[in-house]
Amino acid sequence: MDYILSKNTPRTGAGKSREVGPMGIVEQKTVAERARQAFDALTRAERQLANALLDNYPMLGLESITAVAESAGVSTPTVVRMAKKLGFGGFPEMQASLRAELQATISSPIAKHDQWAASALEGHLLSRFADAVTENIRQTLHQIDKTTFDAVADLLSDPERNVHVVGGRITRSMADHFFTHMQVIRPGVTQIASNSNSWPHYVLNMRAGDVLVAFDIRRYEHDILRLTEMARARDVTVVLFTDQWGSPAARHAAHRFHARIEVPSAWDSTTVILFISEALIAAIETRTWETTRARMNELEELFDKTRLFRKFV
Amino acid sequence: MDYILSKNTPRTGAGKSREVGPMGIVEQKTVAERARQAFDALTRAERQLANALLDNYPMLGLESITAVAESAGVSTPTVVRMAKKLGFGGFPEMQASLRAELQATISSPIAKHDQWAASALEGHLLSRFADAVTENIRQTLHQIDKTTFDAVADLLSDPERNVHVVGGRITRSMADHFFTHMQVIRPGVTQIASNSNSWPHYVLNMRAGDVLVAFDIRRYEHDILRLTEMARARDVTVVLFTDQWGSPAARHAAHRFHARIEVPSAWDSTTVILFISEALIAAIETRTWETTRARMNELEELFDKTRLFRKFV
DNA sequence: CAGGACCTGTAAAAAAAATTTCAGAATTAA
DNA sequence: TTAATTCTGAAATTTTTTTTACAGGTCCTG
Repeated sequence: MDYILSKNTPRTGAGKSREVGPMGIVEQKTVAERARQAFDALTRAERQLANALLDNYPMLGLESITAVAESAGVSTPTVVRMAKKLGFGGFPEMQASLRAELQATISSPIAKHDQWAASALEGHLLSRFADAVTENIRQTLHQIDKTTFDAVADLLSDPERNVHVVGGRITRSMADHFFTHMQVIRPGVTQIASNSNSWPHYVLNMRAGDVLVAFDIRRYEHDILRLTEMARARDVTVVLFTDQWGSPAARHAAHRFHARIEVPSAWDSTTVILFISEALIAAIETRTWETTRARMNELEELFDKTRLFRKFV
Repeated sequence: MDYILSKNTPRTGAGKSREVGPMGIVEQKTVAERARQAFDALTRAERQLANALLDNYPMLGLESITAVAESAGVSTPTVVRMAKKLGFGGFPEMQASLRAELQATISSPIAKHDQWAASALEGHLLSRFADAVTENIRQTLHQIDKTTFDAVADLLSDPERNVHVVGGRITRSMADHFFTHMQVIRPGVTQIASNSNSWPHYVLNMRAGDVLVAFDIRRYEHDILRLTEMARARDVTVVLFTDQWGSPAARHAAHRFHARIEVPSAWDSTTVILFISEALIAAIETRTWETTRARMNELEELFDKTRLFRKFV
C-alpha cells in the first residue's frame, strides 16, 4: 500500500474504552475480548450478532448500525443492547472503540504479517500451531495434483466399486471419520477393523475393481504395506493418504495424497490429512448428490424413529 | 440437521468503487489514489481536507463527516463536495469505499487466494475448501480465550485427575484421536465407548476432580447432554469441544472451545476441532514433558519387542 | 474599481442513524 | 401442562448525520 501513515496522530481513538482494574491499573479491552468474555451472558440474538461481528472483525462493526443489524440478521435494538452489555454507552461509542483498535493494529507491522497474532495470542502456542497448520495446508495444496484428486473422487463415486477403508495406529481416527461419512454417502463401504489379525478376512471380500483407501503416516506400519500389497494383487485400486515423505505402501498405490504433517509438537499433525479427506468427501458427495440426498433423508427419518438423537435448535 | 449449511452472508465489500477505463477494463482506485490524482483540481479548502485525510489515512475517513470536517478544519459541505469531485455519490459512499479498501488490506494475507490459487487449483473445490478451513481457523482463533486454553491444558496435565474422553456420532473420531495421544502422554485416561447404553458404567468410575473431555457439534446429541449433566453432578470438570453455536451440553461445561465448522459441503468440517485438539495435546505434552518422554521411550521399546510395527526410514 | 466567476461556510432541510418503548414470542421454571 | 420470566423486533421517537440552498467572501479580469 502506498498511502502515507500519519506521523502525527491528532485523531486519537475518540472513545477508546478504558476500564480501571482491581489494582487501579487502566486496562484496555478490545471489543472482541469483551464480546468473548461476555459471550455467556449474551442472549441468543446477541450471540448471533457477536458471532457476525467476530466473523468479520472489525470491519462489520464500522458500518452503520442498520447495516450491522442486517448483516447479523438481528434488529437494531439488539445491536444497541449488546453494545451496552459490553460496557459501552451506545453503538457509536463501541464503533469509536473499534476504530481506535484498528488504528493501533494497522500501524503495527505485525498486523500486516499475521492477523491472528495481533490478538491476545501473540506468540502463544496456539498461534504458532495455527501458523504451522496453515502453512502445511498451503504447501500440501501446492503439491496436490488436481487430476489425482478428481480421479479419486470419480473412483469413489462409482457405485459399482466397493470401498474399503483402513488406518494405522494414529490414523485410525482419520479412517474412521472418512468411513462414517462415506457410509452415509453411498452403499458398499466397509471399515477394516484395527486388529490386523483379521485383515485377511477382509481381503477375502475384496473384488477386482474395488477401492482400498488407506491412511499411513510415519511411523509407517508394516501391516498396512502388506495389506495394500495383497489388495493390489487382487486388482483393487489403492488410494493412499500419507505424509510428505511417503509410506512404503505408496509403491502399491494408484493414487497418493502427500500431506504436510509437521507442527511444533512431539507428534505429527493429522489436521491436513483430515482436511483433504473432508474435501474429498465433499467432492464425492457432489458427484453422487441424487443418491446421497435420498440416503440422508432416509437417515433423518431413521433418526427420528429411533429417537436416537433428539433434535435441538 | 447435522449436515445442513447455513446462510451466512459473506459481508460484501460494500461500495468498492469501480470505474471503467478507456479500454473498457474495470479499474479499482483507492480513495488515496483518487485524491492525489485529483489534487490539482481541488480548491484550497479541499486540498486542506485531502491532506488531512491522507495524513491519517484511512482511519480519519471512517469517522463521521462532522468529525472529518472538524479535524481538517473545514466545513462539512466541503467534505461532501470533495467526495463528489473524487467520483463518489456522497460522503457515505466514499466511506464505504474506504472500508472496502481497509478490509482488503487487513485480511490475512496468507489466507488470500493469491497464494494457492496461483497453482492449477484456481476455483477448484480444493482451494475453496482450503479458503474455508483457513478462514475457520482464523476466526476460531479470534474467539478462543488464551486463559481457557491454558487452564484446560493445566487441568489435563494434572496426574491426580483421571481423564475421560467421549464423542458423538461424527465427533467420535476426534475423541478417538485425542484419546490415542493422551494415552501415550499420561496414565489415567479412559475412552468412553460409543454405545451410550454403557455410559452409566463409565460414570460410576468418575471421581470428583476428574475431567471429562466431550466433543459435540450439531446436530447435538442428547446423550452427551445427559452424560455431561451426570458428570457435573459428580463434581467432574467438563471440557467441551463444540461448534460456534454451542452444544446444549455447554451449560454443564466448565471450559468450552467453539470451533468454526462451516465449509462448502453438505457436512460440517471437524478440521478446526482437530486443530485445537492437537494444539492442546502439544500444550499438555510440554507441561508433562518429563513423564511423557519416559512413557514414549517405554512405548518404543514395547514396539520393538512385540515387533508390532516394523521400523522404516 | 466594477463585475463576474468561483469558493466557502452558515443555516435550514432532508435523510439516516440510533435509541426507546412496548407488545407479542420464546423460553424457562414450576 | 401453565405461569412467569425473559427476549426480541416493529414501530415511534429522538438524535445525529448528511445534504442542499444560499449569502457573503475572495480573487481575478477588464
